[in-house]
This record gives sequence, structure tokens and C-alpha cells, in this order.
Amino acid sequence: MASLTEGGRRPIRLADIAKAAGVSHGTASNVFSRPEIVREEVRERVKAAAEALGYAGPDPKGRLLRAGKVNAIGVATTEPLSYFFDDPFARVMMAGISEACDATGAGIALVSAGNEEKLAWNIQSALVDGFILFCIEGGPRLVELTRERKLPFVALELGSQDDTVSAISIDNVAGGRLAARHLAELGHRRFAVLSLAFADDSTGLVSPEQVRTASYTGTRDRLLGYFEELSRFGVDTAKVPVYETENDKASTKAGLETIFASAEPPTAILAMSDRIAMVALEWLSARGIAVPRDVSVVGFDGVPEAAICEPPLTTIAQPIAEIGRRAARRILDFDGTVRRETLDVELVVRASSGPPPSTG
Amino acid sequence: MASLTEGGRRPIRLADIAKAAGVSHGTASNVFSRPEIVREEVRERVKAAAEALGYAGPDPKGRLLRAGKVNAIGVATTEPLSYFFDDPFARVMMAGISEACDATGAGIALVSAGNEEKLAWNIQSALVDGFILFCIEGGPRLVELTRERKLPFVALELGSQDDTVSAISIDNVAGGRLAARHLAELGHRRFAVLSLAFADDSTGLVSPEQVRTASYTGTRDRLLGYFEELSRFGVDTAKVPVYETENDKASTKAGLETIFASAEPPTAILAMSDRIAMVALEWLSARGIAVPRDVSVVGFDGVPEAAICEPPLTTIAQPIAEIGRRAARRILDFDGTVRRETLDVELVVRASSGPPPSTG
DNA sequence: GCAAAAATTTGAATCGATCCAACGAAAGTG
DNA sequence: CACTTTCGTTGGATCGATTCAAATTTTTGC
Repeated sequence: MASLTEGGRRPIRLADIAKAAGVSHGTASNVFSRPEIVREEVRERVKAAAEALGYAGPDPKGRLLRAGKVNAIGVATTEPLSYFFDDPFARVMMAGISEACDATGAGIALVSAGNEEKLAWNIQSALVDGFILFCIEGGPRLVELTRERKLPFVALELGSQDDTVSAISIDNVAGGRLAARHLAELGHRRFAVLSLAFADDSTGLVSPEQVRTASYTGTRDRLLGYFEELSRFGVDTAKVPVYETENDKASTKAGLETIFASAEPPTAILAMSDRIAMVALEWLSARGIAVPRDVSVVGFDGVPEAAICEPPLTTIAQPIAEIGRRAARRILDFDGTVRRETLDVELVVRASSGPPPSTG
Repeated sequence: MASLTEGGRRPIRLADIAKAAGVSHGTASNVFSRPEIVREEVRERVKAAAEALGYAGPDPKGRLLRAGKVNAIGVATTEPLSYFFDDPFARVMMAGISEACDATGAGIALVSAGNEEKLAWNIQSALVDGFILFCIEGGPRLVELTRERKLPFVALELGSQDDTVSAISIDNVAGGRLAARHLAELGHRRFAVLSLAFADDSTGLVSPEQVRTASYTGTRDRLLGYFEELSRFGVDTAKVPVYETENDKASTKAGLETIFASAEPPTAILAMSDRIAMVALEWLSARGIAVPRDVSVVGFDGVPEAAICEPPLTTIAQPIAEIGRRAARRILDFDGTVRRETLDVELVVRASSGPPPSTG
């Protein structure tokens, strides 16, 4: 009998059950979707037929077409799929999204691809009611691709100022100010910035010109925040080195080498991500530079790792999970509007920042 | 014009394009799915019509029904969705699954739910070609639910000996032996086991009776491996305390309290998961018991955290990512067979194990 | 210039369900 | 007993595409 169900080539459809039970397909459908409206006797007969034929239940593929709603939201990025499980920031974000989805019983479909062509295809063919876009890299392209689907979508970490797309972001300027003020109030006056990218494919020391023409507004705003506040404390920001990293180990270390080769090395480092900050911590420790005794470090993002590294990192915490929750709810309760939402960040003081060494 | 596409209630279908361009739906369909077979002039005309009407491209919902294949695999568990992003073991596994999916361009749909009723519904209605089941908890039920879908599925971490389901597992007995032998060879003779669950809803010290009737075969096999090897070294396993934890902080600490309250506390702890082992490390350190000088600890699983905790953990490494990759491929290249596959584990020696203190 | 071959296009059938207006039978009402 | 309700059931329409055999048009060969 196993061979009857497993071997029988053509899968059993609802219509087969209806015929076997001697009822219309309408009634057969009702047995599964609204059992209460069909007479018990008939219901049992249909169920028995289904059982006998090894029917797997109404195929969601069929239901979907009629219902129109998938009840799942797609989360897309240009990074490989494993990014969702590797990256600390993404993980917290996904936890937030998961929470909102769990609450409404919606599913999550992860969308990504090795190359752009495949990504376009995957976005076009994703079975979802809307998208959350992780615009870490290639944001504008991802937005463009998604827009074609004409489904609701929300962009996260969108580095540009496109007012035609819904987005949830944080107040980067305020975050920058918070970080800078904290260090300035501790007494620091010699700073260096380890920055995220200002534009595609650039690294190294950054000129004011590059900052002015930055295409990634998030990076620019954080720097703006740093500089605004430092100026208030009388720091000549023109002399603060800004080194653009690729948010990875190699480029961050290169930045540190450059910065500390200076005659007047900084006593405080403003890192634009916790990842950068943690690489800095590691590099400084390897160089025998004590944190925070010799140099203070402040990160940005507030990933969980920042709380448990050595020393625990002072950082600007984004409400990462909350961003995820809101993004998911924006899709789930989509009302047809395009909105940009900006959330506040918070300074979390831990052990990586302290007063500068007394200059004797 | 925006109002025309966004305001116009009814979404545009392929048929609308066909009519507008004055071609049949067959041709309109070909323009999108096999553009090479339609004459350039016609192709352009149809594309122009699509553009003019604001057509979003062929709706995957429609395509799906015809094609039958979703090109996505579902990963299901009874844990909440956030489990996929929080749990170290799950994360590595997901990375492996992602890799296999990325390679073939398949998508991943995460399936879970707060309560059993919802879970059943979510499994029934998931748009996937097959399932990978994380049977951490409630495995048999999850398998049962999934079986109803009559789609290919693979069970991971399945704690039972059900030969009718495809599964990928590891050689738990060999793993247990490896761990025990390592410690025995270092000279340890006084052991304690911090175990995973043997059956639902049990904790505390375990009797041989409970072990014999264990419903979770994974737990039982690990213990079997431990005991087999310890016996070979002349240890009286009847005297080795086995404390069943819930793989969490509280129950593990309770276990440690119990174990170390003994007149002859162990010099070596066999932990059935890295999570348990790491809690043990923390507890021992808080108690001023040095690892590995006073007590050695060996974990199980080989999660990444085990390499960076203090001290780094000696453990039995499962090929976690490989399990994920294989599971995904089993679904992607499904051949209709039911197979159980068992992978080997490996002893990874780090700093948490060493010779026992000399008894003077 | 005409028949045969090749290239395109057509339109009906199909995928697997749900929805709903209409209908028949049983139950209730005066 | 005729007449309205109520309850359950029916079967056609629909969701949005793809497929394929047949019809049509265009090319090619001579």
C-alpha cells in the first residue's frame, strides 16, 4: 500500500478525493478549509476517501494562487545567504524580524544570490508578500530590482537619501555626536576616525572633498556628528585623520598602522562599527597599547559581541532588534504609504573608554 | 501616472499585456520566459505594452502552480524562529545549508511557530519542495507533521531510531568514546557526566534504568560511548554520576552543585554539549576551581564559541556545516529513497583538558 | 513563382485549489 | 398545505501563469 501512495506517479488532487467520495469539489474543499459547514456524515466520508487515497491535504500552491497572499516576508541582501547567520548585526536584526513574524504566524524567506543576474531572478520569483532589504552593499541596485516586483518593501541600512523608498534608519548624526562628546568630556583632544566607506571602492585616508561628495550618507552623517561635537570642544577637525576601511580586519589594521605612524598618535579612536572597533582592540592589545589607559575606543552599532570582548566596548547602540521588528511590521501591516522612519541611538559606556593618559 | 499603476486596484496580469499588445497570451508569456523564440518586433511591442501598463513581470504565484517546483527548501523546528539566529549550533548548520542552496540558487524558508497548532498549519502551508527538520525537541511530532505533506524531508538531530525517515546524524557512540578515552589517557579516573535529556521532562541524577529506557537515542549513545571506553580503563561506571540537564544554565549549574557536593568530586567532566561545557567552565571559574589544573572539561558539538571561550574547550567536533550541506543536497537532489547517514566526529584538543591533579 | 521547410503565433488545456451564486431538500411557520 | 427560512451542496468562474499541438506566416530552394 505504501507503493500505492509513493509509487503512484501523479499526486492526488482534491478533485480525486471529491470524485472518490462522490461529492463536488466545492464540498471537498470545504471539508478541509471550513469543515464546520459540511454535514458530519459527508465530512467523514470525504476524510475517509482522502485517507484511503493518501491525500496530502490541500496543496498550498493551489491555495496560494486563489488567496493571493503568501503570508511570508522576504529578506534580501546582496551578500551570500550565510551572511544572515554569520554577521552579528544581521543576526540581531533577524531575531527582531523573526519575533514580529512569529507573532503573526508569518514565514521568512531568505533571498540572496551569488551574482547579480541570479539575484534579480531570485527577487523576481520569491514567493513573498513584501521585502525587507539589507542594503549593506549595492543598496541602490537592490532597491531598483525590488521595486520592479511592485510589492511593499522597506530598506534598512540604506546609505542614500532616496525619498521614494520606505526605509528605517537611525539618527547617525546624533550617534556620532554622542560618541564624540563622550570622549571629549573624558578629556580627549587627539582623535582618529576609523570610518566605513564613503563611496564604492575607496579606502585609505579621506579628504574633506571625499566626505562632501560621499554617496553613503550613513557614513557621512556619522562623521558629521563626530566633527560637529569635536568642534564644540575646540578640536581642529581638519587635523583629525579619517581612515576609510572596508569594515574588515585587513583594511582596519592598515588604517591603524597609518594612524599610529603619526608623530602625534591619537588618544581616542572613533570607530564607525563595532567590528572595526573590535579589530582595533585586538590590534592595540597586540601592540602593547593598553585600552583605555593609553587609548580609548568607541564603536558603533551595539552588537552583542561588543559586550563580551576584551575590554568590553563602549559603543553607540542601535536598537537593532527594534529596527527588525518595525521593518517586519511595516510589511505585515502594509498601508500603501512610503515612509522613512528614524530611530534614536544610545551611548553605552563600557570599559574601552576612559580619560586620556596624563601628558605629564 | 503613478496613480494609474499604484492606485489602479486590480494588478496587471499577463493577459492584459497580451491584449494591449495585440498578441495571444502564449506569445506574451514567451516574451518573458523564452524571449529568444519570439520575433524581435513582437517582443519589443509586448515589452513596451508591459512598460506602459506598469506590469511587474510574470507573477511567481501563477508560474508556481504550473511549474510545480518552488525551488526553495523549508527548515523547520519547534523552537521559535529566532533560534536559527541565536543558537550557535543552528547557525553553523544554517550556514552549511545556505551554502548548498546558494550553489543551486534555491531559497530557504524558515518554518516555526509558537504553538503546535500553528506549527502544523505552517508546515502544511509552507511553499517549499522539501523540509529539513531540526529535531532538537519534539522531534517525533515534527516528523509526523511533516510526513503528512508527502514531500521529501531529512531529519537532523533526530533522537530516535525511526528507520522510515531519512536522517543525517553523527556517530554518537564513537564521539563519546573519543571524549572518554582522551580524558582517561590523560590519567583521569574520577568522572562525572553532565548529560542531555534521556527522555521528556526529566532532570537530575540518572539511574541505569532510565538510561536503558531512554527515548533519546543520541543522549543514550553518547553515554554508552563514554561508559564503554571508561570501562576499558578500569573505571567503575556504576559509580560515575550522570546528571541530566536541560542544556541550559540553570539545570547545568544545579548539576554541578550536586556533583561537587560529593565527598570524592570528579577530576574530569564529560559534557554532552558545548553549551553545557561552557556553563561548567564559568561555574568552575567562579568557584575558584582551575581548569584544567583541578578539573578537566570535554564538551561535545564543536560550536565556534568553544574555540574562543576561556579556556578554549576540548570537545568532540561534529561536522556541523557538512551535515547542513548534505541535508540540503538530499532535498535538492531528492531521488525518492529513504536513507540514514552517519557522519564521523573528531576530537579537538584545546586547553580545557589536561592531566588530573597529582593526588600527592 | 511555387512547394517544402522553417520559424512564429495561436488558443485551448492545465496546474490545484477557493469562492460564490444558485439550487434542492428539510425544517419551521401561519 | 402552501410558503418562507435555513442548511448543505453543486458546479462554474477564477486566481496567473505555462505548455504544446495545430495553424499560420515567413523563408528557402529550385
